[in-house]
Amino acid sequence: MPDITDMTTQVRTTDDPLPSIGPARVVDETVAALRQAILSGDLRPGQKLSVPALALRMGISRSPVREAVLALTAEGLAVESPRRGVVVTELGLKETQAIHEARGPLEGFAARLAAERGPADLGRRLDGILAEQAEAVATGDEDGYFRTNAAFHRAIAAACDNAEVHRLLVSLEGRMALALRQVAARPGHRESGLEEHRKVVAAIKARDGSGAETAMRAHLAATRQRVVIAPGSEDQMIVGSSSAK
Amino acid sequence: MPDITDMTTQVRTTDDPLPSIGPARVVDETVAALRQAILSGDLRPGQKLSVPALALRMGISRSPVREAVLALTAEGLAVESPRRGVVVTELGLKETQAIHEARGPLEGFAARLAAERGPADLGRRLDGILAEQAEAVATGDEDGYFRTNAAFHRAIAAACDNAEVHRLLVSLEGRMALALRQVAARPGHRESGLEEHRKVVAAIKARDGSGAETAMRAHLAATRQRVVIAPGSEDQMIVGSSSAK
DNA sequence: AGATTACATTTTACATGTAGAATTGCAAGC
DNA sequence: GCTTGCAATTCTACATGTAAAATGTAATCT
Repeated sequence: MPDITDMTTQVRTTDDPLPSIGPARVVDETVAALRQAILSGDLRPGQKLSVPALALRMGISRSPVREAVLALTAEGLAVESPRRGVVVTELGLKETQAIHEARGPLEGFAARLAAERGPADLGRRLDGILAEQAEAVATGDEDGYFRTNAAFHRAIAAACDNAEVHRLLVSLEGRMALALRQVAARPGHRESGLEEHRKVVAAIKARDGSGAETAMRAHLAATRQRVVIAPGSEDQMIVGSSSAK
Repeated sequence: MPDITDMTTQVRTTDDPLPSIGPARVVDETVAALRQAILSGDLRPGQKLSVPALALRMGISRSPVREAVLALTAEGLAVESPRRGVVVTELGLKETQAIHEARGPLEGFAARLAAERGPADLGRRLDGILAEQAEAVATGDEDGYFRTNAAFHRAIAAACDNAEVHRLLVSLEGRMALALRQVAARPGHRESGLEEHRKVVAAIKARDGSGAETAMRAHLAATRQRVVIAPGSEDQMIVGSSSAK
């Protein structure tokens, strides 16, 4: 648990609102815990998020749980039906495809911007991430691949120097991660993914905006293709009831 | 350990979850009221959203207000600082630019998809919207222009047959509207906007995906340009304190 | 048996209570 | 005059109460 550090009563010459130290809020920890539970599959798609039940299990009151559940809903990791409650988001094949399709132009654009106006050390940082990823791929560390993959895309999103693009990509992260769980097992996908990541980095290092955009879109399109034929995911797929309007 | 599991054992001739009638929830009405207040300028950027104060003023308890304020925060219309409270989002010039820049690839893509696989009656509907917009432009109806502009972009976002792109654009709507308030007064902007809208519709009707994307991106780029030299907006601009990192 | 209805339980949605942090107002000091 | 210190106040964050709605379950009727 985080220790409530000293409230530095320093005088602060700048009128900066505040350094704003540690969260220490129960809500934040609850959001983190629930997000983790959803992304790890601990809470399965379609499962109900009962506020009283969760509060009881976590030993806290209903208020922060309610707020956390709503936050997850805003993140797209859960869906609310008024008077019905909230359930973990179920992503069908169509939705998973849509997510990857949406990522294309957005993240392609981010890659372009990162290449054109990203910080000088971006290439080096991406290299570091990919080195870690290569390690994960070599040892078959599925979880490590996930983490480095997220770090890779996050680094580019953060480096594009456009807060709005960054915002949008962050708001996609959760659903992307949820969608990715369905292709994780595909043999060779990690190797291919790493290879595609390398092409993106090469273009970024060369400050080639168009090339970076193209490489990123190719990577996402390929990922989407790998989703289509993902094997053994029938049981993970939702039943798709009442989908088509 | 909650055994909350499958609830699909229901037979229900119609597998529709529920017609789900009227909202009637105080939260929803509060969200709508606050959103309206923010977008209409009733609540100004930077203004604090005090939960007790709002609850008192609206004659309801703090719970729904708290939830509503958090919902607005998730929408990007307000920002929260832990233990500090929530204030209405302030959009500086840089952020406004970033929003328009981000819209480019996303909405351009949506226009492409709408042209390629949108419903048959889309062209007709867009014509209807633009007819209304032409009326608004002719009569100098600022508010009417706003409404039809939103309707135009919303129609394309909805027609692209990609729920995720739609989601992202919806999540941008509020901030877009906030940003647009800063260029509204620019002379000629409505006429130009309408003209650009027409080009997008022409491409969509011709089922020309590339053309639609190009036209939409051109429209958004032009809008962004109009923001840059927007006159008389200095007093609307934020003070920009502690912005640059 | 199968469908239906009545009852028990759970849960949502809103209301209210409260400790402690943050902000504000104001007066004393440099 | 402008800061500085402190009290008073306000607000956030979490906890808890509760009516009405939704859900689950058992009893009842056809």
